[in-house]
Amino acid sequence: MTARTPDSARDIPEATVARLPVYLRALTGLAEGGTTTCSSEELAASAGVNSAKLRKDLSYLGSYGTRGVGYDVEYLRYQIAREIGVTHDWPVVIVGIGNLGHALANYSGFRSRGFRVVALLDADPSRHDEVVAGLDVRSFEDLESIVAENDVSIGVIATPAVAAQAVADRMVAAGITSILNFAPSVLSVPDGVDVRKVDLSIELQILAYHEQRKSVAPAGEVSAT
Amino acid sequence: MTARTPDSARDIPEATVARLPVYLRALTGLAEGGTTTCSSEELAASAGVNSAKLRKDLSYLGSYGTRGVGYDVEYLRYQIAREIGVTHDWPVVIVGIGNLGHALANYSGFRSRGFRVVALLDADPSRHDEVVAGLDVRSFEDLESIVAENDVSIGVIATPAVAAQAVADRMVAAGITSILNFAPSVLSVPDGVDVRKVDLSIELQILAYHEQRKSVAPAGEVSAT
DNA sequence: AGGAGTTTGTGAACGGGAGAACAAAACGGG
DNA sequence: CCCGTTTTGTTCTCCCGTTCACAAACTCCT
Ligand SMILES: NC(=O)c1ccc[n+]([C@@H]2O[C@H](COP(=O)([O-])OP(=O)(O)OC[C@H]3O[C@@H](n4cnc5c(N)ncnc54)[C@H](O)[C@@H]3O)[C@@H](O)[C@H]2O)c1
Ligand SMILES: NC(=O)c1ccc[n+]([C@@H]2O[C@H](COP(=O)([O-])OP(=O)(O)OC[C@H]3O[C@@H](n4cnc5c(N)ncnc54)[C@H](O)[C@@H]3O)[C@@H](O)[C@H]2O)c1
Repeated sequence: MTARTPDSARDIPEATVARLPVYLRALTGLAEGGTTTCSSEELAASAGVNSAKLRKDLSYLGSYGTRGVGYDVEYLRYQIAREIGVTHDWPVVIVGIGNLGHALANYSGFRSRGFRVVALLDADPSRHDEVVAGLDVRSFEDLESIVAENDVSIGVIATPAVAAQAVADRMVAAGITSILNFAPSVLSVPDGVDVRKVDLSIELQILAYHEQRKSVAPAGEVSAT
Repeated sequence: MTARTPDSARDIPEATVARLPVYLRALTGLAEGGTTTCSSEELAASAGVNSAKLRKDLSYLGSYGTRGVGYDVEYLRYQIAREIGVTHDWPVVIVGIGNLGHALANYSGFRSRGFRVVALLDADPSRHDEVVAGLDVRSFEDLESIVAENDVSIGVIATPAVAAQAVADRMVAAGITSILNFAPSVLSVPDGVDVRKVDLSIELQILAYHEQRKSVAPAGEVSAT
């Protein structure tokens, strides 16, 4: 009874948070296909997960389904979007407009999924002439003013690894509290700042590990040495 | 029953496998800095993990440290590389040479971390003239022969989401058994084929979720300071 | 040579997440 | 109005991963 939790303060398990965006995408796909209602089984199939897991995940948000019927696609989609916080766009700055930065800047998926790139920054003056995806590449020195003016809280780092920590420090000082890091380096940031990393090499190395095992131990048994 | 586990087939927990590449990178950094020996504490700090976790992870590989001393950087580096399977390069093909594909093709971190891009493929004939990072962009039709000739087992998908499943099917048919997917779509593949996905939007949405809570949640918690 | 000081490797406790299974709720048909 | 069918929401159990804590093993200094 005292356990009456205010709607906004339920805490959702991290593993569930990581899957909500997948459900959101699956629902968008269903909606575009004309589906207006779906069962947990169908949605789970679209999202590539177990249906029991899906239902449990959704139960953390509340009771948005109807027993015997299923979920209203549009309604559930909105509820998840609201829970994640992507009912309105988040302003984002990208720092490091090299190979990867260009690709990110040109990525249309940003806009359609709750984010809006407000600035592209690079330390190299020779890049400042360029216009990428309709935005000027600006000096890294402008970081603070851009963050302040646009109320930016999310930053993306696409610089070489050696520069990543310095860029992160500067972002944090400017008021950014969430960082997505593409550089292969470990960032240290104060409490209250979230960092997530995307590391291509690590993903490939994990695949390599399993690949190596496939050829060594397909089914049969083995020989040491 | 068949529970006989050969020495060489120790199975390493998935969570540990995912961290080995991080340790490898940290060790490379230490070696470049001239360090020849390090303690679990130092290495853990470089890799951004808890030292107990590091020691437990390494214990799955064997006993490569010396009590009272620590680990020989070069020796441990080699042992981890061997375990992951990156003592020799793995050939890789990239399919979909658009914004992202270009960045990947130009990424030098591939080569230095155990991978070699052997071919760039795209379905769009107008791309076939192009040379990216010293490689011709070739027709997707050449997939089978390239995979066969170079003994490729790892493929990277950087096509639009709608094409991803078809590309994956074709890769699997050609003999590829590990796929790294950048397209935001759920791939279904036969048993024995590994798929890992890298999804930028999901990472940002996870950040957005926590970001939203930061601004809403300070109530009910011991705040102050 | 022996003892003090380090640091590894691991056993054990703990917490969180995955999946199976089921009771409660809604619908429809007669 | 009642009963069978469908599908959700939740409970329970098991497993994996994290962390603590400590004995074993090695070095170095006296
Ligand atoms: N290219 C890829 O496909 C790829 C894949 C995975 C990871 N990465 C990583 O992403 C990062 C960027 O890769 P890239 O290929 O785009 O490199 P790049 O060299 O092409 O681009 C880096 C850009 O960062 C800018 N920069 C350097 N220092 C800066 C600073 N202090 N402040 C602001 N900008 C600065 C440079 O001027 C350059 O434009 C690297 O860390 C790389 O390891 C790249
Ligand atoms: N650009 C980014 O930063 C970014 C970030 C995250 C995810 N992604 C995802 O990566 C994928 C590629 O993004 P992009 O920006 O490079 O798109 P893009 O449109 O620039 O490039 C896609 C390329 O794939 C080729 N292609 C299409 N169908 C093909 C097929 N059946 N076989 C072979 N090639 C085919 C196209 O000719 C094109 O060259 C998309 O799924 C996108 O959602 C991109």
